[in-house]
Amino acid sequence: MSIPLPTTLPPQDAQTLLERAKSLSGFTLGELAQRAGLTIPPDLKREKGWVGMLLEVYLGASAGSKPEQDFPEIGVELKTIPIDHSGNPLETTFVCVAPLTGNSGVTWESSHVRHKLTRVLWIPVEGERQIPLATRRIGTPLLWSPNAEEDEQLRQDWEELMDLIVLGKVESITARHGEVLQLRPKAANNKARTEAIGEKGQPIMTLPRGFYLKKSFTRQLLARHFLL
DNA sequence: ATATGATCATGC
DNA sequence: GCATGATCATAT
Repeated sequence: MSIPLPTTLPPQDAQTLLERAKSLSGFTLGELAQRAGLTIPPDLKREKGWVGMLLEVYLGASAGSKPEQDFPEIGVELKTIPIDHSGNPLETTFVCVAPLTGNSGVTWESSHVRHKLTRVLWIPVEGERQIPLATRRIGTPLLWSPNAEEDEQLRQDWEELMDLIVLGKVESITARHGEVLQLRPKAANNKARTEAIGEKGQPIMTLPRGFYLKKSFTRQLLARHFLL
């Protein structure tokens, strides 16, 4: 099997995208980087998004940072997920930045979290730090949509977290809130600030936060696909 | 400052 | 050991 070529155009449909992703499984990050003419960093300490960017190049994701899905034409979001030798996720999964103001009228149905997670192409990649970046292998991709139970779990956590945000309690939220979805910092450093609602309803400046999927949730959705 | 892509690394 | 809070690069 030869190393696939990077794609320029976005796929016409989700199945084509999935097939394209399947053709990458088994190859190493070093092989793909070389074929794409990209230099491979020594590790991910500085370029944390490098793996994700590499796969975007191969799958023809709409380059440039847009506010919505990676493949808006076909309604698919791309997520690489680092896994250990047993296939278990090594990290939580960032979903999107949490809106801390202007939330009147926003519901779960119309939320960015739900929209981003409507359909996700998960691409597992070996992520153990003992494995040199260049020799880490791409795994079997999975095209996933939340089932009724998963949607309900996500909705409950999202509503709990958004209630706290709207009620001016964002600074009392920790990563321990939520069963499957959590709120954590998403910033350059802890000095970064964005507007939010304070305890008494007044505007405050606080650390930007993002929604993340907990490992237990992604572990189960991978299992639901790979061992049933 | 906000958005994209996430992983790092210290405290417990 | 591992989750929480902190952090890194880049583009606009």
